[in-house]
Amino acid sequence: MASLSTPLISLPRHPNSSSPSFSTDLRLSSHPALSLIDQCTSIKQLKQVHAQMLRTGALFDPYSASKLITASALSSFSSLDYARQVFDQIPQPNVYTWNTLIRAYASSSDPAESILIFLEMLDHCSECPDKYTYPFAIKAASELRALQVGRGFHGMAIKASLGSDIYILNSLVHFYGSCGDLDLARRVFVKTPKKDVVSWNSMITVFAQGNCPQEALELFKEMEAENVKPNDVTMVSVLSACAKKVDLEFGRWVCSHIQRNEIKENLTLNNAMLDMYVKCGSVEDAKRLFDRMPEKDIVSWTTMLDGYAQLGNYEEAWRVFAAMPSQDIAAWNVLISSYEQSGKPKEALAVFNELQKSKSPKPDEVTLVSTLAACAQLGAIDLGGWIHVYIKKQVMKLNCHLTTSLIDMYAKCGDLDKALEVFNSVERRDVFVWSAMIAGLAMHGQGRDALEFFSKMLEAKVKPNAVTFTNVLCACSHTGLVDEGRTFFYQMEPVYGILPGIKHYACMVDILGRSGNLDEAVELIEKMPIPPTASVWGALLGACKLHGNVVLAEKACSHLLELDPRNHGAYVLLSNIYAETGKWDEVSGLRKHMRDAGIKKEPGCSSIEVNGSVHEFLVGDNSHPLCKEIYSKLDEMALRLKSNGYVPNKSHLLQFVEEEDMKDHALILHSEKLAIAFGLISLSPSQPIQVVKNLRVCGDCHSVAKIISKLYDREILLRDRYRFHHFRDGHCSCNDYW
DNA sequence: TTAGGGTTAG
Repeated sequence: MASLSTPLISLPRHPNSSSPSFSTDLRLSSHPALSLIDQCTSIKQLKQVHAQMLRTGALFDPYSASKLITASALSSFSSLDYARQVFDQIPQPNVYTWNTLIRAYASSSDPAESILIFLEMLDHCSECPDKYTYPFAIKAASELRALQVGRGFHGMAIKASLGSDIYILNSLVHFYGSCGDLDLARRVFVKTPKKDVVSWNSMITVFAQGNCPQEALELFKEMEAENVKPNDVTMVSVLSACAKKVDLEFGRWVCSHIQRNEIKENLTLNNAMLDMYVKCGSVEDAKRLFDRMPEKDIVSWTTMLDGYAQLGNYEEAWRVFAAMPSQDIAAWNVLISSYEQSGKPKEALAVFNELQKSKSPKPDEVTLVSTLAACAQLGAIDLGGWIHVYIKKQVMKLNCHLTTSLIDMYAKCGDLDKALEVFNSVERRDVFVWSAMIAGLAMHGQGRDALEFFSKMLEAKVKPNAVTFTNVLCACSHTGLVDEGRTFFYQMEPVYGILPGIKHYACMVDILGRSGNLDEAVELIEKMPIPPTASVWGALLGACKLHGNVVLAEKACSHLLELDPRNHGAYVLLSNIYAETGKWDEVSGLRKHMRDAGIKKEPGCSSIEVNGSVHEFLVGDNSHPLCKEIYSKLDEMALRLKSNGYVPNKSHLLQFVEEEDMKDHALILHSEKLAIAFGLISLSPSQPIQVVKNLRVCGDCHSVAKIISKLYDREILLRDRYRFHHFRDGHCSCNDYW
């Protein structure tokens, strides 16, 4: 670094360019320094010019000082810390100088600093913020989604008679939109006197990104009607709206419109077109475009990869992955998240392992969110916990996404205390964090606590959304809180402004049906303003099974099968109701129908994680390497159960069994029992046995697990399709209400 | 010498 005592600056020539020689004596005047600033290609060169300017007193000249600030803050080799140091050496910065610093921080990773500098400017600058200052400051507020701060700037701009400056107004449209206040954004837009193309683009973008793609497209048509010529930026947002609306037809029209109107295609626009095709499900269109694109970047490749992965064409997806010039973390994330979201959590974890082995790139928060979701699906708490430690070791900030995923993972893996610990450890809790915690408590049968958290959430002024209410109603359903459930359900729209959706109706039918209020449940279904779906009839059918109501069950089942003719769960439930009530002709009739139609019961499958690896068991499974030991443990269990006076519940035995010859052993061979037996032989007595089952736990297995927990003095945690059962000392946390 | 709007993974 140049020191102030260096008498003459002499820099080496840049090897590959004709960069200027710095062997000029800068003491002669400030002008050569200024022209040299423009030619600097590194921070080192800039520092030398800076040193010289300090010596010549050039920083007293506001124009020269500004040039230096611009180069330090905004050039390709800029460093904000350095820019700030330079700034502090300028005796009297003018508005331009302040603006430059505010601008640089506004688009940096630390936009809050931009706002602090704005406030400093008010105190220390003799001039007021001008028409250039506000767009930068408003941009910083947008980045921070700081609604109140931005509103403050808006008010100040009006007071400074800058209220109709088009640059400021356009920034404000963008700002209100990014804070989620589409209404205010629109109001500013409407009041903008002479809208230019940027005004329209800003408003279209706000709609496209604010989940109002239809409004975005309508505004685009309005823009055309007003004879404002759209440009490439307009088309990017319009394409993004088409993608969100999944409107391939309009998307294709937009692409041809781009060509007809000779809007210059650039990389960003091509990528937006690619994205639209992929989101609208036409990977063929995407491929055709991709092949003719003159320039491709990592976004183009990742979008193609995503296109194949979303369609489940993993062969092609992996081919794209291998062909990409480099695999950045986004590419890995596409694979992990598409596996996770299409119900292939094991494949998701395998990709995560590959990523770990490859050493680079490093997982980012998106990777961890998807991987945690895969762990949650599998109940793989060892890996999930490892990721938690990894986050701490990397000193990654727990943002709300990660917090939500951790809470969800711990809750779904059975460790509610850990989930609560994560919840309590964070300062910021958005609606997703609260909702995940409420869901966690609900699935563990702690309905009253869940409702208490809901109250605390309201106290914390966090607005509940539709998901929150699904979880709250779920809590009521699992704990049998019928009156509370009814109250929340009927408060949703009038008090919280959330229209009950299909999931809320299904939950409510479940609450009412499960508690025996079958008539009220039917009445609710009949009064639904939206057509009931299979899940609503399924909830009613489940309630009928619980209360042995054959007539209503048949009605619910026929509605269900009308909507979803291949719903094996419906057949199994009805068949079991018939079996319990001794209607054997109906049972065999149903089974024949299933056989003829080729509908198979989803096989029960239980998994258990031991020492970080997941073991899976099907009914009567004998494929496990420790099969012999598992079966001798099962025999021992059966003996001990028998000597304790346990009699298997015959009605479960008579229920739906896929293979006839398995009937005799079916009960003792249920997958959850195999998994428990394996847990007993492979885990130490202090470790809880944690089993995840893909279907609802069978009644006999539920009773057996209770007794085993007492006989063997073991804690058993069983997660079924709907909730958790904690077995301890002969009792279950669900209090047999499930 | 300064300004506003755009594409990828949850």
